[in-house]
Amino acid sequence: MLDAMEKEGSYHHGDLRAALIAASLQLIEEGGVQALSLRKAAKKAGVSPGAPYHHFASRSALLAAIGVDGFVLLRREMERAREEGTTAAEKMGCCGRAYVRFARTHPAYFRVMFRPELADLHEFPELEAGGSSAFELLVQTVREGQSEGNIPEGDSDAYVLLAWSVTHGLSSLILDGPLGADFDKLDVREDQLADLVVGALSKLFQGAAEAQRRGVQLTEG
Amino acid sequence: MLDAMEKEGSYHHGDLRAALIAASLQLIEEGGVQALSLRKAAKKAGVSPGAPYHHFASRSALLAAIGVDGFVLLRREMERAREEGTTAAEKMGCCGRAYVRFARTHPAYFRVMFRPELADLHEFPELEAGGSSAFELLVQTVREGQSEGNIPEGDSDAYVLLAWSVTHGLSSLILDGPLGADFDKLDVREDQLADLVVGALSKLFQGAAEAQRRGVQLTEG
DNA sequence: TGTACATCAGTGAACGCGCGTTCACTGATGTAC
DNA sequence: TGTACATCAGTGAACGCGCGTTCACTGATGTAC
Repeated sequence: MLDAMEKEGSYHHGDLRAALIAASLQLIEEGGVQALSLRKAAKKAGVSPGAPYHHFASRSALLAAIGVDGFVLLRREMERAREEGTTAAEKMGCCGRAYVRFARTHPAYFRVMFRPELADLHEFPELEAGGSSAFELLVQTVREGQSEGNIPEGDSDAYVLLAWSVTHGLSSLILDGPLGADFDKLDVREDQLADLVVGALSKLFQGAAEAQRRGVQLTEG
Repeated sequence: MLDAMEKEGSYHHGDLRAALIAASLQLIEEGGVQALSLRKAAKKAGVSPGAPYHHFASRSALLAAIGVDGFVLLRREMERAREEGTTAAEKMGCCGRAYVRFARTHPAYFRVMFRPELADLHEFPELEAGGSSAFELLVQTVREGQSEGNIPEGDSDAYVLLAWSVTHGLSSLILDGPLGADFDKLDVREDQLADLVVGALSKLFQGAAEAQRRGVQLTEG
């Protein structure tokens, strides 16, 4: 993308698509999702207002593309983080930590990914596929853990949902929670916070297993 | 508010403030936060575009008011739910269930409450206070549990953050997660899902306590 | 290697629209005497 | 109880703005021969 940027002065941009996405992310980071407009992104990329339409059919299409990129990136970072764990339970912890880190490092991606009103999932199936793909990585890891024996038997979807909930909730509260100032105090200890979550996760699985033994079940059959 | 609505035909509205908030919530439920405009809300309340300015200084002020109302409502519902538990640990579970129920029942409130870019917290301190108030209810409950002995000793803020994370995360994923269709399958079992979370909470606290014993700590001192 | 031509990726002016907000106004309401 | 007046809460026209999107155009690039 740097190459593209260096081609300044030439009539053709080089990689306008990527430049538009980069500009959009920057705009979102500066002023929230509402601050993104095609015109501003075009201007930031040094291009006329009509140019983006050669790469994106509409504003929604641009946002959908950003969401897709985000899910790909998130999944890649979780995959990388997972390598650092040996047991599946540890791998889940690593994924959780990577997830929180992703949210902190890429707040613009994160926000677009979880604002479904920005791009209709039915209109952009790749977006839905991206989200499912991240989900599937976790499901797979939990199943591994169950066959290894270090994650209790039971509805693996439910475990994943719980693990995802706690990491997603923490990420969301840090980014968009109403405790702005209070969270700033915690920022210094972000890693500790993640460790705490990780430490809680294994017990959480046990708790879920017990609840399921008591008869709680999520899905039919 | 019904009284106010019935006063149709009269020059004065009766309770335009409340009517504008109700109209706004409806607009948000129908088309997301971005679908809310002062003009549309005014029209829906049957009033001219300038009228809202006798009740709200700006669009942001309207959104801030909605956020404040939402936090008051949430706190009230958690307080009510808490009565149903006997031990503090149970009360935490009840709060969690009430939280998820709130998100499902009042998605518009919920979204406004957690989109801080809509209204600057520094500009509207009541909004920040509302969020802190909900947080404080949980802190208080956890402390009760610690002196009762049914929640482990340790950093109570950390426990609250974990509990809040898991319930907030679940709520957010249900409302705005990328698994639209997949979650619809779970909807039928919403209460079960909440039970699962509740069942997991105490284990989650234990996990956190263990992590803290191993030296993980969130805040100084 | 040079030329003709199709295709690609830009330009920039223009469109209509809905928005937040302002303002001079007016009808309705409440209060003092 | 009646009247004068201040205040409140509406009206509706108007403002300027930034937006998404379209379109006829043109310069740059790639390809066939």
